[in-house]
Amino acid sequence: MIKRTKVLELLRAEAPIDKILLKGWVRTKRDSKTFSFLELNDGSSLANLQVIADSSLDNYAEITALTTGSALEIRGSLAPSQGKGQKWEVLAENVTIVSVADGAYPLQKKRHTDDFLRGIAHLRPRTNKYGAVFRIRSELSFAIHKFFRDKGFRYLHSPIITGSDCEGAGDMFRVTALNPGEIPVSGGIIDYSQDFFGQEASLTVSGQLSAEMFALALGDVYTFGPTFRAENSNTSRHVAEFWMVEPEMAFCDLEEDMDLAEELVQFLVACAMDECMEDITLFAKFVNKELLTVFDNILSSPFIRITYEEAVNILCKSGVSFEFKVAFGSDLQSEHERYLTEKYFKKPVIIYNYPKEIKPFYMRLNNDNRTVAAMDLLVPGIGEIIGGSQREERAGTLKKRMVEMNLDEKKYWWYIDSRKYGTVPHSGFGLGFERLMMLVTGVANIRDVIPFPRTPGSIEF
RNA sequence: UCCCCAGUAGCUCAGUUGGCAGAGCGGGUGGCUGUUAACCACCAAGUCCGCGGUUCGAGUCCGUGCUGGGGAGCCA
Repeated sequence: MIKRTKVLELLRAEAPIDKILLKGWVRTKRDSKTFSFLELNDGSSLANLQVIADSSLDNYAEITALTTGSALEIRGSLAPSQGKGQKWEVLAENVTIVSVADGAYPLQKKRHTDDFLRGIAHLRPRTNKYGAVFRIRSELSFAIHKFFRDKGFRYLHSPIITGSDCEGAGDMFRVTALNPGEIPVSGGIIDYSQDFFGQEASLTVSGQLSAEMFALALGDVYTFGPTFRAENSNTSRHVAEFWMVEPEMAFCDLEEDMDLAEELVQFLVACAMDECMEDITLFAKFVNKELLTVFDNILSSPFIRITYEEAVNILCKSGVSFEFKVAFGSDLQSEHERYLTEKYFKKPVIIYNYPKEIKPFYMRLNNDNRTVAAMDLLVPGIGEIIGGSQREERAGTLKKRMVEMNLDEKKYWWYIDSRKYGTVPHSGFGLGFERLMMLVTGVANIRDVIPFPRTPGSIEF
């Protein structure tokens, strides 16, 4: 019995092969009286493999009736192609029809809109573009683990269900085992003591607080998993369920944090070029013609690093009339970030030392007493891709900040506890994995780089 | 959530001043060719997003709802 060979391997063959077994789906077919050309794809590569089915095959009538999307098993040989356009082709000795796709198969031999494909998200990975997206997504996932593992980081599985009612950002999805028809209410308030956990629970918006606890034990850790935001945001950069990479490092200050963020992004871009160049070429050709220039821009030189105050000064002196006014103390708006990354520097920019008022309680207060050791990495075209900070490791300052921001100390007893027993400077950041995917593929809508996107009003698949 | 735009055949789209519903691709049938998103001929295919209105007459104009997209806010 012959072992199945994948298209990718056959396309890379260096010599003809006598006996092969190939399994895959028909992407397109061109046939005649004497023979039929079948383009077979099995997902292993962007390119198809051309199969020649001769009319002498006993099921030739059925072969010419095959539709796009039909599944086949081909037995035959790999031979140099007589035609132009490909090195190898398969001469079929036997074509077994595994199944015939219905004529209504919606994927055609032409370009479809992303909008239409989103409506058939269960079929879109069968297209060239989405096949490429999800091959790259897989490669980059492994690359993230490789990057951290090679640096001695430990991979942490932070919990998905959390009892912390304020992990930092965004509205949360509630998790309950209560029956919607019979929710216990006492005094007009839902009695969560009768719920599964005996208190309110939610889906996590960040693994950071857990990661901090483990960084203070294992040294350098990272999480890489799904996070959830119940924000009603309808943009091309937001989804309700997305994947985040969150390294957290003990004995690490903001500058080292920025170094790691920059190194990680550069590593992942380089990795995409090394491992997925065939797929990247498709994006550079059809999705974003500037893609390779963008890569070069990321890899060729260090990122720009400026303080928030410097950013504000540049914006004020720009002479551009922004819709939102720029002043120290107000958060930078999309238009401001765009100006800095796309017009002024034309490069990735890290902005750090933000005013304390616009950042969460856990960021370390700087000596000026008015800024915190926060940093955001902004890239042209996408905006914020990473947000991070050095954490407040001083118990006293941390408590003071929590009071300022009206947070209940009691609920964070374990977090504050970590500052009592051998506290050390530590830092970390969060990288939005889908935003990285947008950067690497040039795909403009976040819904098109995640298998089944969850957005307000949409959970069909 | 706010602002703007769009919705016509399975898909991508055209449809003039309000006057017979169209093309290419896909599907079916036949032909032809070492073909490359093959090619040629013929055939089938429509709740013009839903509801209401104006009009002799609405795909077209008005109102409203739904869905999608772009931008904003929030953020990753």
